[in-house]
Amino acid sequence: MTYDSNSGSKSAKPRKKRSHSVTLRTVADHVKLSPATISIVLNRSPVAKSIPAETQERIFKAAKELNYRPNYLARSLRNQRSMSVGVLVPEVIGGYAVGVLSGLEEQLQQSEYFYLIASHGSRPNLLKKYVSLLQDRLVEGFILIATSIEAPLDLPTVSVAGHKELEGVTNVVIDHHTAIHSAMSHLVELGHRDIAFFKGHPGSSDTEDRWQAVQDAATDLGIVIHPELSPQLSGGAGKIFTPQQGYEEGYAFGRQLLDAGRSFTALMAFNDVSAIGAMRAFLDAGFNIPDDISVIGFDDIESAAFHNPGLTTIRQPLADMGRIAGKTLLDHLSRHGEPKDLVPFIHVDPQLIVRGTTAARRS
Amino acid sequence: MTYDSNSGSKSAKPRKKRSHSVTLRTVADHVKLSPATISIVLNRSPVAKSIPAETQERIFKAAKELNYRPNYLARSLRNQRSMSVGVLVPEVIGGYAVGVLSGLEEQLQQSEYFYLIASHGSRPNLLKKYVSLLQDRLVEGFILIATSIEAPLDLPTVSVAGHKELEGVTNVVIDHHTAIHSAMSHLVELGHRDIAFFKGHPGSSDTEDRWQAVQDAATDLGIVIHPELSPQLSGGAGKIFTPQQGYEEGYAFGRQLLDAGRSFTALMAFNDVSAIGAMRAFLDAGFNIPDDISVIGFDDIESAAFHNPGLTTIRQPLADMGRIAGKTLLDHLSRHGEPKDLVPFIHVDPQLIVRGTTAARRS
DNA sequence: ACCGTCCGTTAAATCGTTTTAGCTACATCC
DNA sequence: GGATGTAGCTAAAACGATTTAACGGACGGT
Repeated sequence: MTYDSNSGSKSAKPRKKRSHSVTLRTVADHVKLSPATISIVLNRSPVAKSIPAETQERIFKAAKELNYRPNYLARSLRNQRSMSVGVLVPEVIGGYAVGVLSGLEEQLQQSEYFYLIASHGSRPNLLKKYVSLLQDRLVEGFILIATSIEAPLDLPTVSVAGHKELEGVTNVVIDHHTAIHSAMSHLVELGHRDIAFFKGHPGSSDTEDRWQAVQDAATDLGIVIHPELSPQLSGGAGKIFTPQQGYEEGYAFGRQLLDAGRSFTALMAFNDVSAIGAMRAFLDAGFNIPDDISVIGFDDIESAAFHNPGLTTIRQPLADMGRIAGKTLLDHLSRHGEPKDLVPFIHVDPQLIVRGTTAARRS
Repeated sequence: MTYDSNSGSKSAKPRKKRSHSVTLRTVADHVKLSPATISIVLNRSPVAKSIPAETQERIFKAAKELNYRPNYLARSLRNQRSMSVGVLVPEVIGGYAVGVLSGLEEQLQQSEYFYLIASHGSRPNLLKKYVSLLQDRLVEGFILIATSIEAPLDLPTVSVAGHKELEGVTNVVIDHHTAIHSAMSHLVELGHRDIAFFKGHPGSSDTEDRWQAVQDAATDLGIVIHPELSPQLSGGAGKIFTPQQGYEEGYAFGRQLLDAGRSFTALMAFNDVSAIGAMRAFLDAGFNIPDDISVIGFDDIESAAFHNPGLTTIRQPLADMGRIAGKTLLDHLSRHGEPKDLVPFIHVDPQLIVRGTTAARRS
C-alpha cells in the first residue's frame, strides 16, 4: 500500500469529521512547500515580496480548497495576542449596561475582536477576581461599564460612566451639566419651584457629577434645594441590584417624599427606573401625573416612551457610548497599545425628551 | 534554605512589569525540579501519587509565592479545550435574550468557563459566519437564544426557545399549552368571549407552538378565533428588530384591531412589548383598560409590573431558562462531550401573573 | 546474582503558529 | 575569479503547557 500523498485514491475515504485537522502543515504538504512559506504568504508578511506571485497563487488556492483555518490558540500563543477584550459590568440585567453593550457589540463586530463579559455585582472582590481571570485569558484591553476601579489596570481601559479620572483610562461620559440644566430649565419654565430630587447611590459612578450639576443648575436658576426632598437612593450598596429592585426603591422613596411634610410639584429622579417607581407611588396615593406632580427621569430606557403617560426624561445615548468606547479601545490597540496616550474624557451629548409626565404647575 | 539558585545578585533588579513572565519553568527552576513535575503536581494528575507529599508541598508553596498562573493559551492549545462556550443571540438589546443571558451568566460564573457572544440580527448568513468564527475560537459548545438553525452544529448545543427538534440539541422551552391555557381560562372566567390575538413573527421560534396552544385552548374552552382579530406580527422579518420597534408594531396592530370591524373585549398579545404598544393604541383611542378591553402579555419583562395599570402577563422564567441551559451544557461538557446523549427537551413552567390589565367583561 | 517492581523524576514530543537566521543557486560587479 | 547580492525558500527555535516513555536507584523475592 503506497501513500502517494494526495492521490485521487479510489478507496472511499472515511472523511474524518475532525473539525479542524487541516493545519498549516496540511497545506504545506499539499503544495510541497514548508509551513513557514505558507504562513508568510497567507499573512501577507513583508517577507512574502520575494515569493513569486505564481507560487502565492498556488498557496492561496490550496488554502481555500482545503478550507484551511488558522488555529486561534496556536496563533495567539505565538503572537501573544488574544484578539479579545474584557467587559466588566455590574450585572447583565436590564437598562444601562445592556444599552451600552449593544453599541459595543455593534462596534466590535466590525473587527476581529470578541469580548468576554464578567459581571461583578458591584462587589470589589469579585471585580478583582474577574480582572485577574480575564487577564489570565490575555484580554488585550478592558471596557468598564458603570464600574469604578481604584487603580488603573495595566491594560488599555475605556470606561463608560466611570467616575474617577485615572492615569491611562479613557472615560466616556455624558455632560451632566448640560443634561441637568436643560431638564431643570424645562421644569422652571413650567413654573415649578419646589422640586424634589433623587440622588444616586453612593457607589454609582454618576452620582457625584450629577448632584453637583443639580446644585449648579439650582443656583443658576434660583431654585432652593431642600434636603428633606432630596433622598439618596441606596442602590443595594454592593449587593446585586436588579431593575425590579430599582423600581421598588423608587416606589419607596416616592412614598417617602409624600410623607416628608414639604410640598413639591416636580420630581427629578436619578434614573428612569426610580422615576417610574415613584410615579407609581404618586398614582397610588391619588395624585395625578403630570397635573399634580411632574416627573423627569434619566436614561430614556426602552420602555420609557410607553409608560402611561410617556415619561419625560433625559436620554443618554447609551448605544453610542458603547460604540465610542469600543472604537476608542480598538483604535488604541491597533495603534499598538502605545503608552498611556489615551485621552482622559470623551463627552457625549444628552438630550431632553419631553413626553407626558411634565406639565405646567397648576397655579 | 538557600536562595543561591536565582542569583542573589546585589544589583537592584528593575522588577519587570511583564504581566506574566512567571511560567512553569520559573517555578521549576525555583524548586530545582523539572516543569513536568510541577505540571503533574499542580494539576493533581494521577501520576502525582508517586511524588512525596513533602515535595508537593514545596511545589504548591513556590507556585503560590511566585504567583504562578498557567498560561491559558498554552494550556488550551495543548489540551484542545478552550474553556469557552459560544452564545448566539438575535441581538443583545432588551427583553428576552438579556433575561436568559443573566441566568446563563450566573450559571457560568460557577464554572471555569467564559462565554463569547455574537449577535446575528436574525440574518442566516451572519449566523453562519459567527458559528464559524466561534468554532475557530474553539468554543466547546453553543448556547442558542431564540435562534433557530437548520442543521445541528457539530458541537454540543443547548437551545433556549429554539423551535426545531434537532438531533443532539437540547431545547429549553416553556410549556406553551399550560401557559396559554391558564391565561385563556382567566379571560373566560372573567366573561370574555371575543378575544383578539397577536400571532408571533414567522421567524420566531415560539410562534408555531404558541399558536397551536391557542387553538387547542380555544377549542377546549369553546372560544371561536376570528382571523380578522388574529393578525401576525412581522417582527422585522430578518432585519434587526429593537424593542422600540416592537412597541411600535404593537401600537400599529392594536390600532388595526380597532379598525377590524369586529368587536372584542380582550387581547392576548404575543409578548409584553406588543401588549404595551397595543394598550397605548387603545388608550389613545379613548378606551379604558381594563374596563373596556382586557390585555394579557407574555414574558413578564422587567417593566411590566410598573406600567399603569400593571400588565397581566404570563411569566417566562427567563433567568431560570438561562441557568438551566448553562447547566445542561456544562454537565454535558464535563461528561466529556459524550455522543449525542442530550435530551431533546427540557420544559420549564410558565406562570400567569394577574395584575391590573384584566378585569371582568362589562355586562 | 538476577529479575521484577516501585519510586521519584525527567527528557522530549506535542499542540499549530510565526519568525529569524540562513542556505542554495544564480546573476552581477569590479 | 572572487566578492557581493538577490531571489526563493526552509530549518529550527520560539510561545508555555501537558503527557508519555523511560531512567537510575532501591528493594524484595527466588
